[in-house]
Amino acid sequence: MRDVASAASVSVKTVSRVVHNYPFISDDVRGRVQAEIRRLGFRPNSNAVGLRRTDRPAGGIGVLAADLADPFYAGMLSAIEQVATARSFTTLVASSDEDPARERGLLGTFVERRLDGLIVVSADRRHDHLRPELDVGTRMVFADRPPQRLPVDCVLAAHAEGAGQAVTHLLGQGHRAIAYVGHSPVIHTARERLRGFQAALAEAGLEPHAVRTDAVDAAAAHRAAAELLATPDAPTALFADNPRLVGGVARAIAESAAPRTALVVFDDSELAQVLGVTVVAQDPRELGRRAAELLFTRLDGDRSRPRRVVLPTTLVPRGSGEGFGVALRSAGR
Amino acid sequence: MRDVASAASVSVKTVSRVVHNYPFISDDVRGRVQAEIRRLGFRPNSNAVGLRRTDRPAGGIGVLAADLADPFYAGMLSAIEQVATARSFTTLVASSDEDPARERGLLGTFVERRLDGLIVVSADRRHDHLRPELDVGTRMVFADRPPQRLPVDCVLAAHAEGAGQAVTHLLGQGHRAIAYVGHSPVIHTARERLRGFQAALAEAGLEPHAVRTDAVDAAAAHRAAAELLATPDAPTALFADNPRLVGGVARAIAESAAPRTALVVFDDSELAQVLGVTVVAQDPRELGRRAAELLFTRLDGDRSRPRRVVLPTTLVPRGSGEGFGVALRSAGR
DNA sequence: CTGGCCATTGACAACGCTGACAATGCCGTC
DNA sequence: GACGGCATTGTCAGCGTTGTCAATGGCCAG
Repeated sequence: MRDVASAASVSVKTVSRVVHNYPFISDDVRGRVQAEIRRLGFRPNSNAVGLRRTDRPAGGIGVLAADLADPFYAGMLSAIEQVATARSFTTLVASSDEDPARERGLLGTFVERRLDGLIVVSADRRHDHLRPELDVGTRMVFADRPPQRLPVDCVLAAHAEGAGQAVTHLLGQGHRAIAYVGHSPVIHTARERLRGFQAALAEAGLEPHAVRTDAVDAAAAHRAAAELLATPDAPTALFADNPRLVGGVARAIAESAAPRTALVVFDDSELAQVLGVTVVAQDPRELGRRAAELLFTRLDGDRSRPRRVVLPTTLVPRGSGEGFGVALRSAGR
Repeated sequence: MRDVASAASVSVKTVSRVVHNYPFISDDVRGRVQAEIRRLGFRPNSNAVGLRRTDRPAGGIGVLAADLADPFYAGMLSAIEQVATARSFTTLVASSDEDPARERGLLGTFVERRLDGLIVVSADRRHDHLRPELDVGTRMVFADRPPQRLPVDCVLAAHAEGAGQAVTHLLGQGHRAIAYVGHSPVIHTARERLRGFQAALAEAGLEPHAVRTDAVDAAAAHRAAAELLATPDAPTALFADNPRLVGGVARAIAESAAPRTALVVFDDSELAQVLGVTVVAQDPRELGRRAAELLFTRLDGDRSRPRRVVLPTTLVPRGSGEGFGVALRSAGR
């Protein structure tokens, strides 16, 4: 900036004013300064700006995603960016890859960069270590997964109720032997889904036909479902607790002796659409939008006590839960 | 930092030394300072650090992705993060959503934040405006899409050759009437794929049976493929130029009068795996890894002239290009 | 005992920018 | 013709941190 100033024969302060569109600058000076800015390729150093300005926000929010490769978070992220862009805020993203240690490190660098606010999809089971940041005034909103013992805003989907919707739907189709295929319930969302699954069955006076929580990926889900379907009293319906399992479970069903076994999956995916799999859908964009708006409410000065927003899920019937089997087997459609 | 210093009765400089593990600090002082740091939740302000230190890198690289929702870039990104993490660099990501104006804005904020280097998947057709940044010493590597008239490193896949592989494969299966379904060739990758497609056919003395470049998404691809297959002299094989079209084209084939029409798609996807679609696969992780390593080579001081790394593609036969049709129709597999 | 070496700590300036305040000079008004 | 008001520009300090240089004092060899 000093270079621009001397090249345009003005003070650095005047250059600063031109950069920030301060109105009372003579056209002559403004023109000279802008010309030099372009000629020299000057870019204000946001480190310096952020250092000097402590009062007003610097215009950047951080998003810590647990897994960027997951289309669910990609959609959430895109909605967040949209809200932020509308406010002229930059969105910076980092991914913890479901690693709590990495998550802590990244949150640290976000805090060090003095971003105006953070949206966190946490892979961690403890959040006590964030209390100091909170006390210092860092604004955060947790999304998709709730904070543990940390008084902070969060936006979640109704996982338990969603799993209940799936069960209710299958019960309505006449199924009584319903099995669960899913994640080990270490993550909050998986725990909630399992809880909702069991609760809905209990309410109908039933027990789960089986609960498999060893389906860490599509291949494991394929194995688990195949084993369930190979037993003499196989379940007539399966509930898969996350969209990464669709392919594996659908294939197991198609390959089994009971290709009409019903299937409902938590969360939508392109694969579920193509295969005609009935799903309980969350709206990742809405999740992101609400989280971002909550964050900006805080940045605008809202100091009320932490809020917890719970978004409803939608059951989308596509055939696999209504007696038509998955499209992998039943051609045409 | 000042608070920590006075609380521990030392100078700020000493606190700075403790933070940076300067070796010659008495255990007593180090202990007191660390205790106060924890008690007060102190975090160094990276704005100030970045401002003061101009010589050595600050430890952050930026990635500008064209579309984070695309699993291809998600994989690339993950590989970049892995390389950066191994070097103790933080990776910050932003998405242009294929909007050149947005891309320019985001590149601007990256430059303003004085990150040590950038990896760019550009949605822009012009890059002249980046020349000043380059002159100022900003390190950049273009990935997946080449820079236009900008002397800068880039890492690309062999798009034209890959499309050629697909054509050669289909020719080997006896197909002579091969149609192209794809993107409008405004993006470099689409242009290259179309070029490679045409070149490989020309080499065999053939013409494309048809070229549809209006398939902007799966639905449009479905329409385009359905129209091609409904004509009296329908093609016997289709080449789809990107993975977003798989579902649409596969469905069009399954619904058509010629469900055995061959299909090869550029880029792998989960859907292609499940449907048994033959693909020409790039390795997104390798792309990201190479780009990141190239960038770090530059950060380590390499000043040689810009390099252009081209990565080969692999043809993965899964049935749809070998006369078995897509699994959507042919059950079991 | 003295000088030199080195571990330990501090004072100070500067990084690039902007807020606060002040100076300049032109204008119209009474 | 003096004065207030306002457009325009400048000076200076300080944001939080670190590089530079220097001060302090303990220890050991000569």
